[in-house]
Amino acid sequence: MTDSQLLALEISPSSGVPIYRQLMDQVRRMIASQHLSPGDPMPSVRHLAIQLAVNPMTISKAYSLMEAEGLLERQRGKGMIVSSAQPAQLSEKERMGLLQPSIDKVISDAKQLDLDLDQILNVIKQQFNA
Amino acid sequence: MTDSQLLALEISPSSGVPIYRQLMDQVRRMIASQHLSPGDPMPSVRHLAIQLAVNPMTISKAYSLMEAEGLLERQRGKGMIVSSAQPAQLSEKERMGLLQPSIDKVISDAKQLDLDLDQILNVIKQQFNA
DNA sequence: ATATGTGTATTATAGTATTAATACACTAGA
DNA sequence: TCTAGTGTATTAATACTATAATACACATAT
Repeated sequence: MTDSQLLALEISPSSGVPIYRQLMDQVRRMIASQHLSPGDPMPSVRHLAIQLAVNPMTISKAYSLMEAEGLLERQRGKGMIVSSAQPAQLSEKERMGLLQPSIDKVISDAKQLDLDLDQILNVIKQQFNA
Repeated sequence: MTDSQLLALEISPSSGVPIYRQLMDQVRRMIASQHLSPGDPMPSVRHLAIQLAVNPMTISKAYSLMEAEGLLERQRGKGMIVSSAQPAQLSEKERMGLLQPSIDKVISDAKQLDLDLDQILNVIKQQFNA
């Protein structure tokens, strides 16, 4: 029972985005921001599968793809850890780039909903530290 | 060649979200904000399929589902129009509710990326009217 | 040695999403 | 009537996603 099982990983079953992709996106961001650091253990396939109520092979698929990307390393018989060969902490600018797709969607949605910029900013401000 | 063909509908093939769902979400928002009003004609299945470079049946599926929801009406031999039986213009509060999922994602992503609230607000401010 | 915990492979099933080619019934205008 | 434009139905094929049940090879600690 390490804290690796308490990783703030969540999935939205109704979003339409495949589960394994939701997981990969989140881990990518947590590594980019060093919420996950080289050497940190990942939750085991079985534990995470139970936590998220999905099939273990779905977790395994996400892990395998992230290993192929160099994000994670496999330690036989033990588990997955964050790869030691990570690039240096991304700059704020680079991390902002990773946030861009979500920002694009908020702006696009807001315009289609004819919402006011200031109201949106206020809502974000309120909810950010809630 | 009516302006209905110039509707600002876009899809992101890489997002993982099914095309027909991306379309439905956008039309829903545009109706909620009266960017589309009762009686407005929708682009024809074939034109929109060409514009978005997808199969006509994918558009037809989205239209059929929206007809079942009461968002659109079918006029035989002519085309689809925005249903005349739309509820009144949604309040700002209600439209804000429709924006919430996108806001949730920005906040969640931003935290995982360890980004600063003020920077995010500035970026949104800059890009909103760009 | 044994038990427990890793990730993975295998096989099968099911549902969903998308494309393709063709045909049909309907409407509107020339 | 003819033509072009609607949405839709049909059939087929392909790919992706997720689940299920089982088994294997490996590591660690008892």
